Amino acid sequence: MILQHYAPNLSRAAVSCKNCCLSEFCLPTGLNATELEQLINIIHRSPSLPRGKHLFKIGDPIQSLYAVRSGSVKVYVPTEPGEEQVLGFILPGEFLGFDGIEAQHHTCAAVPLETTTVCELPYDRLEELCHALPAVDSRIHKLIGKEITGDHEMLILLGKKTAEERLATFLLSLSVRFKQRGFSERDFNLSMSRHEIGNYLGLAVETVSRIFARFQDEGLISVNRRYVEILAMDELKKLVGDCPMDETCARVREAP
Amino acid sequence: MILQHYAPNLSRAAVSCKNCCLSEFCLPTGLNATELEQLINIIHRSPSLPRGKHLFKIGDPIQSLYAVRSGSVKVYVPTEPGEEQVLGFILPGEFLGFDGIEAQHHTCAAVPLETTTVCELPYDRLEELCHALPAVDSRIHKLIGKEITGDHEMLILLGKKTAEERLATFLLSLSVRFKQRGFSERDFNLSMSRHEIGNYLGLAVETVSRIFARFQDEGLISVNRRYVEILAMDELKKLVGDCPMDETCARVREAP
DNA sequence: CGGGACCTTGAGGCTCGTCAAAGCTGGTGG
DNA sequence: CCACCAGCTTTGACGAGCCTCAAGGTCCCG
Repeated sequence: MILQHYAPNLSRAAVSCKNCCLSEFCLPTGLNATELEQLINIIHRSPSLPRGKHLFKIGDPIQSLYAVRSGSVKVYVPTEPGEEQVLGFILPGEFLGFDGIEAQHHTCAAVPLETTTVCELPYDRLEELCHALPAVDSRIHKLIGKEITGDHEMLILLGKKTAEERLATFLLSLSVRFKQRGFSERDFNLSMSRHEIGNYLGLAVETVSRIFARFQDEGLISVNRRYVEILAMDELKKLVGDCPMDETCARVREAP
Repeated sequence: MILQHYAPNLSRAAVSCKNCCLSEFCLPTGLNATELEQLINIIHRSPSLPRGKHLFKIGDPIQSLYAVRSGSVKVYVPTEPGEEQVLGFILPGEFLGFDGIEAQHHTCAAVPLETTTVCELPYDRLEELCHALPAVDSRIHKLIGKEITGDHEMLILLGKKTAEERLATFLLSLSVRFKQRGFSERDFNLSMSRHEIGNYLGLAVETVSRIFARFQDEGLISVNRRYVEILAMDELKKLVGDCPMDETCARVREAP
């Protein structure tokens, strides 16, 4: 077994397969023991990657789908020289690398924000497996769908929401995702800078900083540098309105 | 053969398979005649749909992937009651319905902006075909990748660009897409209202209107209601900068 | 202890949204 | 054929929200 870690100093506890998105991916949807083993066999566990060491850059040939095991990864597109647009932050138990499905090359870049470990699923072997095991195939489709839905929610955020709503949405999204993965939903450390948050949310750094301060004044949260504590979850949710980032939008079904 | 049309009064000329995205999808990537026929057999050509008659609404069960044959379709998410966020406009030869891949239900809605015909590819039969024919599978993956890349470009637009840049990007995107499909790249009719354009680009109607006027004053375009003529393509392109909407971003490959 | 990266805070200005009103267009009905 | 209305579009005036610029503070690292 290759479960032992190369990294003695993980910045977060490694996620066991139980808490990890991969568990849904591996275990549940009707795989028997041998099939499960087939899947596990193609997964390559990376040694720990230091902050700043890219998983891939724009233009790199497609190799693998990645699942973050511990740490966190920033996904972004370089725009003007020295500039970038942050597309997302990937937390433990989440996937990245779908941008490559189309072409031979990545259309964005991914870099750890802190010491990070990932699981690699080589695309060629994954594809074979998708053909052999419908359950794997459908899991991949689910993940892709989530990717698209997530992008759509982000478009709503950037198209319609005010700065306050954006930041509240961002904080609640982190809270929900941490909770799902067994971390605290009420307090956590941000692995990204104010600058990166602003970039992601379409705001200037100063605006992010000011709104953090405002939220703190209003007793919604307590912030100390990168440590955030949510004091009034309900108030924060009120700010967001409907369409929070990480739940599917309300399923309003009209009669035809 | 079911090639005959039910719609005598198409608002645009129907796109023949040659100019249609479907051609790439059907013909090229190593399908022989019988395989090709298999694919064509699952495609259901719709009668013409009038403006406003939804293809699907949010919450509807997933049925099919759609390709627009003639006309145009607006894809959007209802947000607050009476409000919406437009996610995109689908032109002849383009696909929609990928939002459903994840769940059993659509996460957005699609409605024709004018009289429209589409080709339907039922997901269940398409899936079978994907398993049988790798070429079909890979084509689908390409389309999904395009969907994701397109969303990313939209995030950049909403996160970084000014109103002028957004509208210029929008016009050039239409121009490129019309050209690819054999229509004029220099003049065309918009099938969407100013309101819908503004919604899509994260701008107020009035702003859209003003910038159309400004572009006209500057001699970049000529606008008459929904008829747009591009007079200075190069100037317009200068406004956009890099990362135009419908070409993959420049593939900057850094040495490691 | 000093330098650099990051964060905060303040002042001012610009872009764009809001509100209001009027023009245009197409459709309907007298 | 014209009058009228609804919906879309345009234009203007105003103000708010957020960005830019600038300066000072804090933390971390060597």
